[in-house]
Amino acid sequence: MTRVLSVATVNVNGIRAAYRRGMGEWLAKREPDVLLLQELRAPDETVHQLLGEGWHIAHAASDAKGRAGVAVASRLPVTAVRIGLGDGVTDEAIDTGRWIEADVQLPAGDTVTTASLYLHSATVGTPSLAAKYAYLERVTTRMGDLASRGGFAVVAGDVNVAHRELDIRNWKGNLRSAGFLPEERGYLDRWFADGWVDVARAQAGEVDGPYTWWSWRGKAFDNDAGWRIDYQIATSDLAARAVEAVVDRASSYAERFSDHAPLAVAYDL
Amino acid sequence: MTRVLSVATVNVNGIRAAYRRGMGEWLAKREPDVLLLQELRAPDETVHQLLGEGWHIAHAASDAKGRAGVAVASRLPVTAVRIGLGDGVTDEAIDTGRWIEADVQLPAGDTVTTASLYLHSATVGTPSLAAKYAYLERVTTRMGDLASRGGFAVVAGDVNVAHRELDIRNWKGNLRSAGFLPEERGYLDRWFADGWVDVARAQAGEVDGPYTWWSWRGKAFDNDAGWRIDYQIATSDLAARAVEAVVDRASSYAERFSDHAPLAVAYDL
DNA sequence: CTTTTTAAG
DNA sequence: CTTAGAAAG
Repeated sequence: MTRVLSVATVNVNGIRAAYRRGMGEWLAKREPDVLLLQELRAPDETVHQLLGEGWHIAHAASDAKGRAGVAVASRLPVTAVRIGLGDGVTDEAIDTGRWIEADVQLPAGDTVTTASLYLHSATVGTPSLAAKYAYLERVTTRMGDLASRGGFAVVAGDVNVAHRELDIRNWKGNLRSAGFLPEERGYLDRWFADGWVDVARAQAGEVDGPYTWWSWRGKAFDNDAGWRIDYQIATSDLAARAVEAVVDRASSYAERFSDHAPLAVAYDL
Repeated sequence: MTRVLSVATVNVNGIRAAYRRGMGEWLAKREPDVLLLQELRAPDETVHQLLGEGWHIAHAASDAKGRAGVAVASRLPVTAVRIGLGDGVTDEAIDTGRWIEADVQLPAGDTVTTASLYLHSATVGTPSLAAKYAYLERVTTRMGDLASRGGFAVVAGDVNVAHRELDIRNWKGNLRSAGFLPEERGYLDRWFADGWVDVARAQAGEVDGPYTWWSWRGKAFDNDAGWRIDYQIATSDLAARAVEAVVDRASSYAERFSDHAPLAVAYDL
């Protein structure tokens, strides 16, 4: 880095499959300083092997093999790693591999606290929705703690909630779908009311999208029938330094390495 | 057919995957009159869809979804179909989809009874070996009945036993492996002592192979480290009419549509 | 090392 | 429609 910190987040939907499909080429082109990953669905050794040399890797796999998993990979030194929300809750298998923090040290000496978050997917009418709300509550608590410390922090990843009508193509058809329920969206309202900033939205302005997830099914991708459910949510201090936010949408269905697209933000630090 | 009846047998190891990998091209080239299939691992509708028009299909799926399954597909009329060994034994899921008979009517009026057999794979030290022996015993009984009727009959398929040292490349290393145990090989001895004929061996003479199965692993195929475990076992009347037996070994690992190769026999009737 | 099924997404 | 694990081969 010069004085621009490039932070990219992406739900890889299985890092093994992602590499088979060309994630390595994307990474070589994007060259982020810090890479926040979700849903790696792989053991620690595999993650290290695939990413290769030159990264400081903090990885939290799920207790359920082949599920979830989050990581922070940094080209810059990492001074601390915290796995889980640190709230003393005894996590079920369904709640592991969903939150990891890494404190990244900038050349000038400042620290940026980065968190990779993979919030539950859920289905209305199943217990998964209650688990999602419970985790949203716990994340909200942790974000309150992080915000109160002041300074530079960014929580990035797959929240599995589209915040506003702008953030989902078919919002009318999904008013009763998990991922766009009023109660879910309310959590994001709280975060942003608390001073956290939705960096991609701030950069893009009041426009539709840019979406970050499209179902593999049918023509969802080709029709851009997507959802913006992946975020970089920064403290106001850090968000003030954002100079660009880009969704690396693949040029075709076949070029995708995941059902999610990466969101890369440049921070002028 | 003219007066030559072409009978081909092949363990397809999943007929859906086999078609993806080019089974249709093999079939169009081989053009058998009667096709005996094993390990179709698919529901009846799928089997009919994949084989297409022009076949009389007798299919016995396994009670265990996605396992085993045998079929006879005939271009000639089929006058009777019998599923299972007909011995009144209440088959377990592990013993279904392993034996089907179809009586094929020749243009001149003669009947050839064809049976497609998929014998259990087994592992020494597990209950699967006992199940294999039990089924070998029951098959032996049914073959005795078929032989006593006289006339033309052929039992073809994957016996999962190599008969003699000629029939397995690394026979020394497999003397204690399921598939080459003395007790298993003894059943084949009994069949051939009873008048049944190993047609491919009779045609090939006392040579190594030709093998019909190679593990997907390592370089087993490229090194021809195979096993001859697929047979056409004919009554002496029918075996006397055999004029050619060919194993359609693929030209490369990538060209295979199954881990087994087809065995095609031409009978002059 | 491959096949299908399963649960999850 | 895809991912990874499971059980079987």
